[in-house]
Amino acid sequence: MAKAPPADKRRQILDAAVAVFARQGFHATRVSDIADEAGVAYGLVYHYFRSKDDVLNELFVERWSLLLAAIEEADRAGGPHRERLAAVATFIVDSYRYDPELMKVIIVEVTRAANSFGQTHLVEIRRAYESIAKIVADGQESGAFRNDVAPLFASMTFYGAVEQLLSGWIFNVIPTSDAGYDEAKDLLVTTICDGLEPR
Amino acid sequence: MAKAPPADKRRQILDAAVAVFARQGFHATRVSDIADEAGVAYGLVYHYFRSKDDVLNELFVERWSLLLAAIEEADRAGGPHRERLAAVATFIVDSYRYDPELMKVIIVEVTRAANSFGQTHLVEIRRAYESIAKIVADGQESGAFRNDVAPLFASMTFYGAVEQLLSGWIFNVIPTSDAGYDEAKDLLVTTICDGLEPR
Amino acid sequence: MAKAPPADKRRQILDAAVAVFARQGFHATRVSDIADEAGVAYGLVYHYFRSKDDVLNELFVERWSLLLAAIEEADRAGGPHRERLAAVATFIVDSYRYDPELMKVIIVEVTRAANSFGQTHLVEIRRAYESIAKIVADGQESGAFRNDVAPLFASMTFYGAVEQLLSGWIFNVIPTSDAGYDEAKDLLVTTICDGLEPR
Amino acid sequence: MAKAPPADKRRQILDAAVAVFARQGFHATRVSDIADEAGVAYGLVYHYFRSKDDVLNELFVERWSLLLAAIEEADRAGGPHRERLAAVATFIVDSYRYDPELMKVIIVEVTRAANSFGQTHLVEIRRAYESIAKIVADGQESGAFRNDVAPLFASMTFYGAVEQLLSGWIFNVIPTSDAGYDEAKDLLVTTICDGLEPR
DNA sequence: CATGAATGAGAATTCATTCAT
DNA sequence: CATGAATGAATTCTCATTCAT
Repeated sequence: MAKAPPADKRRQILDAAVAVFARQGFHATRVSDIADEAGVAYGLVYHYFRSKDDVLNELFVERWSLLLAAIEEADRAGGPHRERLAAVATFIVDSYRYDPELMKVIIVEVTRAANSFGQTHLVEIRRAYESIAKIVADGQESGAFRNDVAPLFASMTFYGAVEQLLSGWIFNVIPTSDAGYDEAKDLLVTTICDGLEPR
Repeated sequence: MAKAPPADKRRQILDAAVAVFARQGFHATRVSDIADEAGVAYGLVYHYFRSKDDVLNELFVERWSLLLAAIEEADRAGGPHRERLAAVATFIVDSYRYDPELMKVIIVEVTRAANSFGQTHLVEIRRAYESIAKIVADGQESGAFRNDVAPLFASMTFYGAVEQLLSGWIFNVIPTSDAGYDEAKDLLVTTICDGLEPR
Repeated sequence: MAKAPPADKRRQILDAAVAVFARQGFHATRVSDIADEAGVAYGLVYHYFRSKDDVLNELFVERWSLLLAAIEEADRAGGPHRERLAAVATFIVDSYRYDPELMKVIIVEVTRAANSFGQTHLVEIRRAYESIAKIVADGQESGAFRNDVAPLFASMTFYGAVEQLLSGWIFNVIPTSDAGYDEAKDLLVTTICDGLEPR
Repeated sequence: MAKAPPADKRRQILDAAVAVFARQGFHATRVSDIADEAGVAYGLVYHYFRSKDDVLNELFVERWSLLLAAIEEADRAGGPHRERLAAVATFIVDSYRYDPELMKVIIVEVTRAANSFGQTHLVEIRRAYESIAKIVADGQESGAFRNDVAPLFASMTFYGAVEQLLSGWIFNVIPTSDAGYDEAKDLLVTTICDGLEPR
């Protein structure tokens, strides 16, 4: 007979951390807030994690590795280069759609927090830029994209636009709706690619 | 008759704040760090500013109002809509070129720090997005830009790309050079507009 | 038939405690350090001992009772009083020679730690002073020792000198060698009994 | 006109620290205990000292440098070598007589706390041993002391005896009285220089 | 016996801000 | 204007101890 599912307090703590980080921001949340949200004792957070920082790092690494895999997969899968970029945009937008709190935390507290965790994870973040740049470079080689824009430059433009989009949603600068997510993604790709493609 | 210019300790403090915020980040700098950098006693910071936050706010507001004016001026000045966006990009890129520390602080600590000062200044930040959106909307009306992209959406894409570019420079993800600044700005406009313009 | 000797985890824990207490000091060692050193789960420490303090107490009492017995035996055995003191010195020096870590712990963490365990075991420690004092008193009665020094006072002088000697070895203030141990003990007795000035 | 005497909160804090360290022991006293005893705000302790450790270090260094000076002065002053040792003993005993709390703290928390501050100040402590050893060595050269005891060894014996004496007073193992202090010092010198056995 | 997850009290330290001089 | 001593709230992290399995 199957054992009762283990409480998996570690996961509980991570999930709770997402909720409170999203609500209050990393700096404003005390470790006790995480513990309270998770319904566990204070010290248990330190049983599973070295520090408060470590909790956020774990959250970031977990998610970012999926993004890196998705980008690399999009490239490896082949197909029209515009579709490859679309796949990347889709992955990111869907990540937000299905877990907006987590993506909010990752973008606000890591990716765009260049003086704190952004610095710590610069290598991994840069790797995303470079993987996207590779898609662009491939597209240029095959003639799908114009040649006069440096791949890394185009990658930054693309990624910056996507992230700005999520930021807009996160902070209610632009409205969201389920239909909107897909439309937004399409528009984004259209905007960027119709510029990238040769005339 | 004008008095001899006072040492203007207030300005000294603001400038010192830019330097240390850029170096250490806002959270990691103590009021005494600012005072040390400025060469004044740290009580003096409180003579001129209500709080540490207030110093950053002042820095942001000072600069951001220039940006808002520049965007609005770019629009008011008329001319091809593509050139209006180029003027905006030029202003931002030049702001960075001539005072990279200040722009670093503004972007890292305010514009992209959505859980702290970004929240506080959301209204002003949003106003920039909207002013850029207005340029796009005007362009659409005049037929210079395609109609199927919401102006605010296009604005976010454009601004996101510009900011990502600066971030790349700030954190050495992409190399910088004086020639590079102008070229980058051109490429950015090309990338975005050749996608925005009707075929 | 005798059972195979049990692993005797209790002893393992005590021995491990000696090693880590000697290395890091009592305050700086966590219960988990003891358990790690002993190769057991740290809950087991609490199976055998009431608390971390209790482990040190056990170590001290075990060893100190031997010392008390040795002092009392040295007196009971009779013989020249100078030899009785020599026997005490020999026992203490040999205790260090054969288990320096244990003696280090006892001296550093109990005997000379007057604000913590020294307080707790003051009665037993004082008993050692008094037993040595009794040897002196006997010696005075028999004319072997001068009468103008209070026995307890002389005892403190003697014990203080011995302990200082061990401390010197423990902290490498004075060099050690096997020959040195015996010589040191002899010199100590000579110094105390004959004095520094030539006869 | 002279200003009102400055409150000298720094001194107040040091004095308060002596009192609470002596009463409760270093480990058991919280920084707030020191502040309360001194009648100042919590944070002021950190205004004047880097840490709680730093407070004790200051106390030790202040006092120990006086001891070192006294030993060296005793030697430099010349006179019978026995008197030189007596001068050292007098200085130490009087230090205790006039400020028993401070000496308690220094002995209990530094000099005999070999796993914590004793380690930190080993160099200075050793220097005292060596300065006393120098007196002994001089005495041997001049024929005042026997030659078969290594100077450092004799120094350790002497110092150990003195410290044990203070410890006895501190922890009420041996009774104290003003007359007792001088007598004790004399007996100590007698014991070490003449020996326990009658001449 | 043995394990190590879970608990939570406790303490040091930081630093923005106030205010007397 | 200018100084920096004084304040004290706020929070992280440690670790002895308990206890369910």
